[in-house]
Amino acid sequence: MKGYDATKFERPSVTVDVILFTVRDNDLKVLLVKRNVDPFKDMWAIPGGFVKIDESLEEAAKRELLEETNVKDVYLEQLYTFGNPKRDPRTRVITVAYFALVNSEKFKLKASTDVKEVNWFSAYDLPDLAFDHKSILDYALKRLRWKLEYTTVAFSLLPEEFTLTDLQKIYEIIFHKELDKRNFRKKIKSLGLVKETTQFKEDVAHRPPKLYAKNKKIGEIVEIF
Amino acid sequence: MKGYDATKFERPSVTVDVILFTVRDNDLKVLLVKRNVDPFKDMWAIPGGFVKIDESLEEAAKRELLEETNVKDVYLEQLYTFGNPKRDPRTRVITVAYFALVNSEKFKLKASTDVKEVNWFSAYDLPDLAFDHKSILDYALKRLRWKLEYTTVAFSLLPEEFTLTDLQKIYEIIFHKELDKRNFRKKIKSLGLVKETTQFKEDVAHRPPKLYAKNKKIGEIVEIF
DNA sequence: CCAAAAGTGTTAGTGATACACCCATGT
DNA sequence: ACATGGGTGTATCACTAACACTTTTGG
Repeated sequence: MKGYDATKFERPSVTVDVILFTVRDNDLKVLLVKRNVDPFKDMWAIPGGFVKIDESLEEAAKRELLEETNVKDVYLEQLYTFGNPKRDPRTRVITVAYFALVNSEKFKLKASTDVKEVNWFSAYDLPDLAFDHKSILDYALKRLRWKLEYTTVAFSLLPEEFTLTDLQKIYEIIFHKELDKRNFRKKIKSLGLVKETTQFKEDVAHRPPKLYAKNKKIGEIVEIF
Repeated sequence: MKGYDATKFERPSVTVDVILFTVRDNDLKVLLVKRNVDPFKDMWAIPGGFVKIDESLEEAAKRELLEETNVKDVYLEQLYTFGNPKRDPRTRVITVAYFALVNSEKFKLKASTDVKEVNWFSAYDLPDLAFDHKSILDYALKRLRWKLEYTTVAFSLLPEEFTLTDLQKIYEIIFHKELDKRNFRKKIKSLGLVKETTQFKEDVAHRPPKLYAKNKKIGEIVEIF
């Protein structure tokens, strides 16, 4: 800016990385890809790629996500921009990290699009990661917890219809602690975030739980816990 | 990443912009600079500049701030990265915005370092701004309010010794609403964020208020209101 | 003695937490 | 009939919000 010609500076590369979380099998999962090029060949990494010169950062994030997972309509928000000059050993790469939430029923991973592997890993039991991706993931996990406390993003991890226990499990898995069932239901109902359906979940070996649907209020920021 | 050569992509320019807030004269102020080059020549803008190839983003932000204001030791945090391809009419520029808080007694603006003017503006009465700087500033103001609610950053707007009324004014000015004096003091004291000194503020045309100092606890995140 | 801000407690209401038993279904 | 999770209410405690008068100084 001011006095300089924007074209004459030595420019860093800019990538987006997307930390995609889901809750499945009673566990918090993160999507990782296996690198098939150096540096860090054969290590697991957060999916991402270069920002094209004419696309916005969010477009780039959505595009990468679609390429890796074939999902649209995820909850997506910018997480943080990591710019340590040494974070990529080859050249200066600044990465804008996004974090995303999906209900994993919504889609199936592409059966390995490129040569590389794609897989879900437990956020609580991760392999070694390429670059500074471990610290990016740690940061994403903090942000996820924070968001769950102060907003209604948890609902983006659920299908259209769900039981209150499903919802409670989301919180328990991500906060890594148990919550009181009665207080939880009282809170959720008093906030008016859900509406009853007339449906019940079937084929369960116990009293069938009522199914609920998301209410419009979701999306507004509401303090939850 | 993966399969591509990082050096062969067309690269955007990357800048940092720093939104520096202070509270003075019973008002919330933002530091702006007047541009002396196109585009947007002679318009006011958020101070910032290009990231050098071997410095981190935070280093770049600190450097820019020092160049503009000759202040060190400000509260500084990354705000958001703006990357709309059209935000700079010349070329693709991605900007990593930081927001910063200072106690304005701590320093004096350099008497116009470069050719350009530097000045404080009321956050509630801004001139037209260059680029997308108006929306960056709006976003910064939201973040500032959020931070004041959930953390103790307000203290970084105060000198070493201050009265509880000084502190309350910070909140009132930034939230743009009045707070109850007794409840406010009760809250601050119960959180143990301040310690009494034996000093009183002098030369005031009323009962002299006691001066307080910051306690170590500040810096931990504490929910305030 | 007047103006101006400092300083100080109590009450009522609201929301958070802790806690235990009966119910409906599948096997 | 047993196992499994579903579903419900009450009492206590802590925090929030509303509110008015006396004190100390300078002018």
